Amino acid sequence: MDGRTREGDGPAEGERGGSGPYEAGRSAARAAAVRAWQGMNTLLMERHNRRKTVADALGMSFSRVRALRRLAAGPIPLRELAERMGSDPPYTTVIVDDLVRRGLAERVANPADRRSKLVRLTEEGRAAAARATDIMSVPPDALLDLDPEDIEALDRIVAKLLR
Amino acid sequence: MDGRTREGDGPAEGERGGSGPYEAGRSAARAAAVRAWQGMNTLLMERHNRRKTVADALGMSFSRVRALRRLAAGPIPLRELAERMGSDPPYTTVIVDDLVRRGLAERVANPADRRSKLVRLTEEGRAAAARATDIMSVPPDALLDLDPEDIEALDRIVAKLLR
DNA sequence: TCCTTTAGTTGTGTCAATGACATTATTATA
DNA sequence: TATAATAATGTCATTGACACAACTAAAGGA
Repeated sequence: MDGRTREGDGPAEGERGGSGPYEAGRSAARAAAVRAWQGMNTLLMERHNRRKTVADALGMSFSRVRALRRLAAGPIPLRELAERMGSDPPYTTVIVDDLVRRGLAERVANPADRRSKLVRLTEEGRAAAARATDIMSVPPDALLDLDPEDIEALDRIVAKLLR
Repeated sequence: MDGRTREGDGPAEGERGGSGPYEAGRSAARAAAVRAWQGMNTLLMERHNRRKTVADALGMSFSRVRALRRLAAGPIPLRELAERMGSDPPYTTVIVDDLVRRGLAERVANPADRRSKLVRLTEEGRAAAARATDIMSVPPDALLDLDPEDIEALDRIVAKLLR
């Protein structure tokens, strides 16, 4: 908490309705934040949703693509893959089965625990994951056409948001 | 790949390896654009994907929520709703049926074309759409915690991207 | 050793969504 | 007017996403 919260907690001295310059600034910032957030949603979810594009390009459903990209970082037990993807183990088994059938992944023994198996991408699997990332990483034209300063600013702010 | 690619592939006349200050600036901007785009995707698709939240809150699948929000702008023929949502007419019928069953929408005659029907939200439908928008509009804490200048910048840039 | 826990799999079922196709009402057109 | 096109709907098969129960094999503790 920062100390300023104190002043903002209620209507300050002599304020009608608690909307002094500070409050006004805060709510303006909040409004801008909401607008920006809605805008990003529109942009990413409606205008440039790449799910279908990647899925079509790789000839597999998007859940497989997600798994591929997770696994690109390195082999992990199926259990962990399930957790990271937010799906349950049985469904994760289905996904991994599919990837194995396609020759994109393989199950290897986990020396640390013989109950579990590590899911590891094959060479082709890594290539497919890279292809997926390539497709999804292409920014929309509107973004590429921004002034360099705007692009830098966006890059910087987004990095902050991800921290 | 052979080593000559360097000389042969780039822009021709007067370029030494195609990487003058201008080119360098462009590619730096492009790299930043890709980074920003990837970051926004991570942020919106993985960390703060509100689909499940809204769907749970409204007790309906996300496709219904999308339809609700589309219809909030005003009554449109089912055909148009289908196009805007990228689904086919039969499935759109199913969705509208569902909304009607819930008392959130109704089909009214289209004076312009008696073959078609306008899908219009009821008062409750409008309320539900508003609720959905409210939920989805709440920015993540990281965004609210940004400096006001960053928020303003983000808002401005996103607005540009949407133009 | 017995008992409990955990990782993975199999089996089953539900819901969401698409595509093919037929039907009916209503327009638009030759 | 006969005919073609269109809007909405209904039917059916299929695919994908995903959850839950039950089961097997392997750890690991008492």
